[in-house]
Parts: sequence; structure tokens; C-alpha cells
Amino acid sequence: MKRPPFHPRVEQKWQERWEREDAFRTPDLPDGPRYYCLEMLPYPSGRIHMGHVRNYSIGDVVARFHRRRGYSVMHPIGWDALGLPAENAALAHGVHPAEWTKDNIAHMQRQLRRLGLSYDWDREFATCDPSYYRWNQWFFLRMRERGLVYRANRAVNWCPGCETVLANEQVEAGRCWRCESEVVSRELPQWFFRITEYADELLDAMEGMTGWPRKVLLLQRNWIGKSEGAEVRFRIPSLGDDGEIPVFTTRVDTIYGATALVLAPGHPAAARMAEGNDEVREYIARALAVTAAPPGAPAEKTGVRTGVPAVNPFTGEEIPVFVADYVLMDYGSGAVMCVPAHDERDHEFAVRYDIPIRRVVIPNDREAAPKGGAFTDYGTVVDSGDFSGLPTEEAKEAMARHAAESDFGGPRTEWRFHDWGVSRQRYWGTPIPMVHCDSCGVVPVPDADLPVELPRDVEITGKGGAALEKCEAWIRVDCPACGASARRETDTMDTFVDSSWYFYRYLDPTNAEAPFDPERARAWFPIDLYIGGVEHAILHLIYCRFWTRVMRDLGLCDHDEPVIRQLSQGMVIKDGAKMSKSKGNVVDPDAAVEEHGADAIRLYVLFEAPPEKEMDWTDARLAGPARFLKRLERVIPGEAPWLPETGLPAGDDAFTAGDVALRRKTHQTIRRVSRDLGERIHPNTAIAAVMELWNAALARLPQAGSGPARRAVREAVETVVSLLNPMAPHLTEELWERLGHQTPLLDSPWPECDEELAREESVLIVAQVNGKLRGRIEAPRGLGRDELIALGRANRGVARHLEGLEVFRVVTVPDRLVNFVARKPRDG
RNA sequence: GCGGAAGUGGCGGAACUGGCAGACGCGCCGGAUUUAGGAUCCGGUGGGGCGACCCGUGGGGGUUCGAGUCCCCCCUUUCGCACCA
Repeated sequence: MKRPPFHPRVEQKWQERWEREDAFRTPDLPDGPRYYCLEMLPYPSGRIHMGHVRNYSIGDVVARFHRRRGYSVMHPIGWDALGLPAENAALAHGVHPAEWTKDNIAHMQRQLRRLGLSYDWDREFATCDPSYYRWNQWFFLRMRERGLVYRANRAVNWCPGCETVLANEQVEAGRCWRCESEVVSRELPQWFFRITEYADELLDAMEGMTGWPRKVLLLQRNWIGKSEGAEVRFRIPSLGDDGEIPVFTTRVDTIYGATALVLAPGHPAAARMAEGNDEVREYIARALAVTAAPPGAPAEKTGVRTGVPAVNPFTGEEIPVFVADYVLMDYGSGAVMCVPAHDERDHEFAVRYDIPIRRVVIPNDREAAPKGGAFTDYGTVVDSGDFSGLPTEEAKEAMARHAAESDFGGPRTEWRFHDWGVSRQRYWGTPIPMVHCDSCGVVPVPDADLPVELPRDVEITGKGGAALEKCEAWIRVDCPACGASARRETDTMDTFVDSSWYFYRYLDPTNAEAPFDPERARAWFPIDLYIGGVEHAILHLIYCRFWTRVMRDLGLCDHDEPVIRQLSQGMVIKDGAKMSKSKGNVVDPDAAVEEHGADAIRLYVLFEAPPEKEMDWTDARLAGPARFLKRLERVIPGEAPWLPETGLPAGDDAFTAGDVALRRKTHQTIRRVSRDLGERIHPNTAIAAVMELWNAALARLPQAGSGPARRAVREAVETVVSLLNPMAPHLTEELWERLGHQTPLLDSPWPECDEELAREESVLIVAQVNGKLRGRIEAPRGLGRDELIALGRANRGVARHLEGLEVFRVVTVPDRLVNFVARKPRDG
């Protein structure tokens, strides 16, 4: 039989009160010191999962803590409401994406409220509101004016069966998720944001981002992938004017060892060489047909010899040209010089295709080991004309300079990341505010006509082209420039656009004149803490850094970085695996809250592991935090009925040593919890500290007969309730009330640590002999070295171990340790 | 393959700048109360030894009076990237 939990009444009572009193409303401009606490906004998938519970519990602790410390706290929530799943739901259940999304939001909103999260719900919005996405369109137009938007061809996944573009998620092992046709690649004109314009800035600024996890910064650094090297243009004489082939290399110092030129299968020059060469043509066709390389070890390199020579501009030497699949078209220039002696990949390829291996760098020390047959370390350049004898570093510089002076190359920087392709051939996204006119070309929609709203009456079939392309009435529009009949752009924006600036909109969610009031942004930004999963370490967290810089350049804000401190919280797993429906290991938050109460669930997810670590949900372990709460509820004041009438310690109280010890513990706990929730953001150790104080207070309970003793206990109990409040907000409010308080905890200041009371009067001195623990000595604070040594010698354990030894050195650490370094005396 | 992170009791995890290893909780053992417990309370709980003590933070070396913490090598797990020239 299940005994009724205490929580439903209590939690409901306080949630209703918070709602009635609009307790979490935040002023538009901070009133005093500000703290912007943000959690990544959820996608309204239908129900919240434990990952949400954890993320939002952590954020709520930080928000409530700062609020009670006297900060104006901005703690908003919204919905990342555009995206593919809504369209999939439309396909599966015939419900309109807007309806599906709206219903999901309503449900998930109830779930979040049930957790007692301190959000300012007045600031809530969904990114599918036209009043929000109109500003996506506005930004698009502003960026276009600044040359940050352009249109270019890019390959998309095309399903010949459904005759439609597929998102990457809709391609399963190279086949369409719905009809299983083989997906092919198709080139379409698409819209791009010129994020590479900010590449250097995004990279350099990371130096100063000390509040971000190293891991996230590293992921971003790798993703941006800056690579400094040189470009050298080789010539293929047989191609005439088109025969100039730029090559990017980070090791131009090895160019005298280049024994081939290798082109990517997609390289235009490769296509030229296929003309009249069947072997080359067939190879290219085959190589291009391979859709996506499966993950795992790189496939074996294949290639084809074109039979045509290229000229190495450094040596004037003719070298063979190959087309090979290990050269990528979308990095560098799609062509590489092949230096088998000093590059592993080139070496592997050269061995297979009989390309000569010519060594032009020798190691500086004999030990240096070749990798995969190639010597890839730095060394000294040899057999390289005038450059021979130079160390790698100098040779690189000298040779790049030479290439520039001779007009066949020069220094060059390459980036691994590319401009941000924002076009999506989908319905449920922000329409791109452009119009195609036969006579004017591509024309922007005037600001006055924003937002370009998505048409409601649309049929989502997943077949026969994008849904918007079939909305003829919506597409037809007068050209804003010449008035002639024209057609709207039917691409919508990547949903990462929506999440790149939503946290600015929270400040001013109803503004119809601008995305937000810059004055508010100045007052609230940068965000003090941004919590979310590591899975967003690169795309989202770089896009929003980019977007902030664009806004800065538009004069909308005056900071470079949107986020001061970022916390990547760990995943919630179960039985060692990520929770998922297919594995059947999902724990439903509603059921858990129903059974144990929101406070217990919150306390459990916070206590189980530090926030940045993954946590394994174990039902059995929930018992600890739940038990702790029940005990609080039972004891206060049931087992100490005098508590409500008892005051706090007064100046003239005559405390016993036990009282003083409890008070010391109380104030030490305040200090520790404040640090754990503030600087460290480790609610797990904060909770442990509160439990310790509670245990100490309980132990004092039987002895609390006198006034002073009761006042010391009251102080401890009250502190437990107060410090636990950010983690378990409902029960602590209830207990606070039971203790006789009129003002809710929410509006009561965070307790202050009285350093005087917290200070230990006596300290534990560790006594060691040769570094081994031999005794523990309780001693007054502040003893000098000689006193420590005397105390140490007097200790029984120390004395025993010093017997027959000669002390030749004593190490002392004030208030901490005395260590006798001793050895056997020498004979004679 | 490259790069990162992490290895602490039966379990989750504590341990600020090198200075009492294992806080707090789960579990387990013993006891109390109870007709009963998935309730509550008390005590115990790293391993070994009757004991004084000895051994213990993945393994091996090192620095130090002293190492979970710093340095080197190795092993394992895990997460990124995956032919980026």
C-alpha cells in the first residue's frame, strides 16, 4: 500500500500562490545588480523528458539563489517551435504543424509549471509566432544589405521517389526514410550567411572566454579549423587557360618532394580531363556516386592516372596528374600536391599507384619515427634548391614569400568551416523574405511588408516538392521593385536562426518596432549563465556568438560575446544508456512527480551528480533525498513543537560548548552552500552540506531544553530550510511558514555567514612521522612552530614511532600539521 | 588514426591552493518499535589482523618531509573529429 505523500497539497498551494502573486515577474530594466540566468529553450516535442528536468532544475537553483541574494534575476523560457518534427506529425496524423505545436506547448508548459520553476511566464514566446520570426526576416534583410547574405548553388538530398528534398535526418543509410528510394544529390541555389567573415574574431575571442568549459571551446576551435599555409598554383599545360590549378598546403616546405598533382573527383579540371578519356570519366562517375562515406576507418584510397602532366612552379618539373577520392572538393581548392615522403595519405596513395617517393626533409634528431612510411615531423629541408638547409619553419616562410614574388601563389589561410547555409526546402520554418521577379531578379521584401507569414492552408504530403511550392496563391506576389507579377522565395530558414538570438527577445517580447530595445540589452547582457547540453557546443553556440556580433555591427548591442559563463550539463541516462523509447528505459517526469513530488525529483537530480557530469537515473537512489524531505516535514515542528515560538540567538545568551559548536556549523554551512551555489554551481555538494547541518541539529534536539540551546537549534533548523529553498522551493516555503514567518522565503534575504561565529577556535593538528599519520591533536588556533613541535613530541603515537630514531628535520604547517622527519642514527 | 575528458568502497559521489582519503546519500549488517512494512528510530559499514599495526585513490616509475592531487610511461573507459592536405 502506498502511503500518501505530503507534497500534493503543499506544492499546489505554493504554485498557486506564486501564480496569483505573479511572483517571478522581472522588471524590464534591472532594479539593482542584475543576473541573467538562461537555459536552452526546449523544442515542443510533446512531453518533457528527464534531461529537461535536470537542465531546468539546475537553472532554477541558480536563479532562485541569486534572487534571494538581492539580484534582479532574468529567468525566462520559450519554445523553439519551428522544425521538422511538426511536419512529420502532420504527415503521420494529418494534424497541422501549428496545431500540433500549440498543443505540445500547452502540455509541456503545464509540466514545467508543475516542477515549480521560477520563470517569468510573461516573457514566454514561441519562435513560430509571426511576431517573432518577422525579426528573423528583418535580420536577414539587414544582413543582406551588409553583404552578409548571398545565394549560391549547393547540393541537397533529393528523393526521386517522393520528388522532394530531404533533410539529413530523413536519409537513412542513403535511402529515403519514407519510400526507401536511393537518395541522390542535386544542386539548388540556396541562401548563405557569411559567417566566415567573422571567423578570425570568433576564434580569437575564445582566449577571453574563461567562463566557458574548455571542452566546448576546443570543439569550437576544431570546428572552425583555422589552418595557415600557402597556396601554390600548378599548371596543367594541356588545359590551356584553365590549366592553372591552385593547391593549398600547410607544408609548402616539402614542395620539392611533390611527385604528383591530385584532383578531387568533383574538380572542374578533372571533368575537363575526362573528355576523351573513358577511364578517367568512368572513375569520376563512380567516385561521385558514392553518397556519404560511412563512419569508421577511412576507406582505401582509389584514384586514376590522367596521363596528363602538370608543372611544379618551384622546380619547373613535370609531374603526373591524378584524380583520387581522398582529395575533398570542399576543402582548400579541391586539389593537392602529393608528397609521399612527408604525408601519410600521399604515401599510401603513392605506394599503390607507383608514384616516386622523394625525401626532402630530414629529421633533426635520429629518433624521429616515420608515420605510415612518411616523415611528417619538422626537420631540415634538403635537395630543395636554394632552400636546402633551412629548418622547416623558415623554409615555409621563405617558400611562401618566393611564391608570392614569382606570382604563382603566396601565404594563405584555410578554414574548415564554411558559410552557414540557411535555406531549407521545408514548410515549418521562417519564410525567406525575398521575391523573384523576371525583370528585376531577386528582390527583398520591403520592411513594411514584414512579416512574410506562412500560409495556413497548406497540404503536407512529403511528396512532389516542398509544401510551400504548392501554395500558388501565397507564392504569387507583385514585385516590390517594378510591380510586375513575381514569385516568392519558397525556401525557409534553418531553425538554428531562430535560436541564435531568442534570448534577446525575452527582454522585449512584444516589441513591434524592433527586435528589442537596445537599452534593455545593454542593461541585461551578457547572459551571466547559459545552461544546456554539450550537443549544442558547436552549431548553436557558435551561431549565437556570430549573431551577437552581427547585431553589434548593426548597433543593437555593444558587447561582443552574448554569454559570460556556459554550463554544459551532462546527459540523464538509465542503466548505462541514453533514455529512449526504443530501449524502453524512459522515466516519465509526470509519473515521478506524481509519486514523489516535484521537490523530491528536483533534489534527487541535483544531488545525484555534479551538473556537468552525466547522471544515471536509479529509482532506488531517489529514496535518500525523498526521505530527507519527509524527515524535515515531520520534525518541523512536530517533534520540536517549541520551534515556532523560539527566537534566534540573542547577544546575551549563555551558550554551552555544544551550542557554540552547532552555531559554528550553521555559519560554516552558510558559507559553504553560498559558494557551492554561487561560484561553483555544484548543488550536489550544497545539498550534502545542508544534510550535514540537519544531522547536527537533529542530534542537538534532545538536549535543547534551555532557552539558549533552543535558540541555537532554531537558528540551525531555520538555516537548513532557508539554504535548501533554491533546490526544494515548495516544502521549504511551507516549513518557513510553519516556523512562524510572514514573509515567504522567496522574498527573504539569503542568510549571511557570520565569520566570527564560523571560525574554528581549536584546530586539528595532524602529527606525522616521516609523512605517516601517527597522531591527531586538538589544539588552539594560531600556535607557533615551537609549540607545534612540543605538542607533537608529546603525542603518544608520535613518541612511539620516534623511538630509536634521530629527528633531523621538522616540517610544520600552521594550524594544520607537524611532521617529524627522522632516521636511524648512524653507528659510531 | 588524431584530439579531449575520466579511472577513488558493493554503488552515486566528497576531498578549496599537495597536508586526517572515502563528506553526503544509496545499499548492506545488527538492534529497537511494530500484527505487518517499500514506515520510523539507534548503532555499524574500504580491505587485512585478536592486537599494537599493516595495506589501500587503474598499473609502473619519479618529484617531495608528505601525492587521489604535480611530472613521465603504460592500461582501460568514454566523448568529439574522421582522408581538412
